[in-house]
Order: sequence, then C-alpha cells, then structure tokens
Amino acid sequence: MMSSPSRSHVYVDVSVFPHNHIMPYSEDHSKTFQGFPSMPEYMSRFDTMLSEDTARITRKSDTFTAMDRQDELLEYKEAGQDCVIDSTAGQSGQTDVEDRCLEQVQSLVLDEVQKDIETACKLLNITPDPVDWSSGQVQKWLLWTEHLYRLPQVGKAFQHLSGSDLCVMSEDDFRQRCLPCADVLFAHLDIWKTASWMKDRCSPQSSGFIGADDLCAEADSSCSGQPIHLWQFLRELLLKPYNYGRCIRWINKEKGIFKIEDSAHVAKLWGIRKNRPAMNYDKLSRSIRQYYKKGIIKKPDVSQRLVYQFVHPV
DNA sequence: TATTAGGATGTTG
DNA sequence: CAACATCCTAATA
Repeated sequence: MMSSPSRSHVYVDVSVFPHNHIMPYSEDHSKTFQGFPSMPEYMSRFDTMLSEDTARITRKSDTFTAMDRQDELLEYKEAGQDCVIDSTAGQSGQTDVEDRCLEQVQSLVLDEVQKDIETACKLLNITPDPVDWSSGQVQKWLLWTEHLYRLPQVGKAFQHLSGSDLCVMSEDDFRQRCLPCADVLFAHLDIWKTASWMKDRCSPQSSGFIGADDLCAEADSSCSGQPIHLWQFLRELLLKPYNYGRCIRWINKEKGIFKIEDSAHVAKLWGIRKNRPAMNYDKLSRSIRQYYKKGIIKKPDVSQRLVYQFVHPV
C-alpha cells in the first residue's frame, strides 16, 4: 500500500489497553493472532473512518509508555498483515496537534470496542462485564470467541468457572488450562474487562443509552424483550462486517440481499446463541425457509446458492 | 456432496 | 400458540 507524503501521522497511545500482547507485531505472533481483532484491525477501521489526511495510523512499539517518539515506530497496514518499521524519529513540531488527534483516535478506539462488545452482548444475551457471568455464560462467551476467530475449542478447560473466577485468573493460569490459544483468549477477556472498567469509571452520564442498557442488563437473560428471532440475529451479524464479514455479508444492502459465506460457521453462532449445540445449516436454513410464507425473507429474483433477501430492507 | 423446498412433528418460552 | 428445532424425502446444482 502506498502512503502519500501529504498524509500526516497520528501516533496512537495504546497504553489504555494494559497488555502488550493485544497488539501483535512480532514474527512469532503473526500466526497465532491471525484473525484476532486487535489493534491493527481497529486501526484499519479508522483508516477508513477518518479522512484521508488524518489517516495512516501508527503506533509506538515495545514500551507502550506513552509519547516517547524517539522509539522506532511500527506502521500497521491492513489488519492481519505484517507491520513495517518506520524509523522516523520524533517530529517535535506538531506535538499539540498530534496529541489532540491522539485523544480523538483513542476515544474512537474505545468507542469501537464498546460497540463491538454491545453487539456481542446482544447476540449472546450476556452482560458486558465478565465478572457478572455465570459459568454457563462463560462457556457461551468462550464458544462464541472460539468460533468467531476460529480458535481451537478449549471450553472444557474452563468448565464450572464463573465470570468472577475467570476475571481473577492470570495469563499463566490461562496457559495452564489451555496451551493453544491462552494468550488470545486472555487478551480478548482483557479487552472486555478493560472496556467494562472504563465504562464504569468515566461515563456514568455521558452516553445516554449505556446507562439504560446497564440497568436492563441486570436481573436475568430475558430482559430486553423475548427470545431473539433468527432474522434479527442475521441482521445483527450483517451490521458488523468487521466482525462477521467472513461468514455473512451484504451482496446488496439497499435491496437487503445477503450471502452466507460460511454456512457451518453462521449455524454454529446461531446454535451458541440459542443454546442449541446440534444446530447446523440444514436446520438453520429450514428456519429461514419458514420466513418465505411469512414475508420476512425470500430468495432473490435470481436465485443463488446461500443468497437470501430481506423482504423489507431498512 | 451441498444446497434447496417444504411436510410432519416435537420443544420451548 | 408462535417460533423454531429436528427429521425427513425429493429435487436440483
């Protein structure tokens, strides 16, 4: 990817996230973290969100201790790709501007994290704060995360653990229970813990809907209206292409036409949401077909495999 | 082999 | 009872 000389650099302080491993950048980790929605992915999101001039988001490596720009910089390209070392030393001139950009981007990062977590909570029917999870909800979160990022299944290693049990575990505790993806899972959980902590700490009033959400998310699972419908679930997945685009995506958003790219995967996620471990695409598609006569989903005019269409697009 | 259509019947909130 | 979940046969790609 070319970077035009007119683009200014934005240095992102990621120290808001307590663990370095959230940001994979070393050779050895490039495989382990494949598909992991860590900073590079969030970064690439802002690359498209922010204006072209603002873009080219970079971060400082190694220490994560804020703004020492003498350190070498790692420039992230697309999510999942290797990073490029950009050895430009500190340009002390535009510090104030950069700091402001930094704050904005940080706030955007946290915003995106919060949004992702909210979506996942809706889809999983769990609370944002891992501490509140029952052992069943822990299993749900594990299954979901495993399937979403194609990790090996290690749910059994965490059986009968409540959310509070999970939250006090160290990364080493994680490693003892599951070797293959302990660091990834721990990092994920850490994002959830951190996000929840920051939500409590710095916004009891600001974001209006979060407070209401919190109150609602108390008691039990069936608070925000009846069990989720399959078509709603599919819509929620389609709403987050950065998270679920690998298994389901829009073909034509205006017309409501979408394609299931990985039928087994979508079925698994649906099964996790409904606590139906035996769910598969055979059964999921039967449920979709029930929507034909109800006028909720149909086959598009030119019928294609694994392609459906919402009758009433939004 | 995987997907599609739709009937029959059991389950669950 | 509605909304699936499960199971199944037959047709299609």
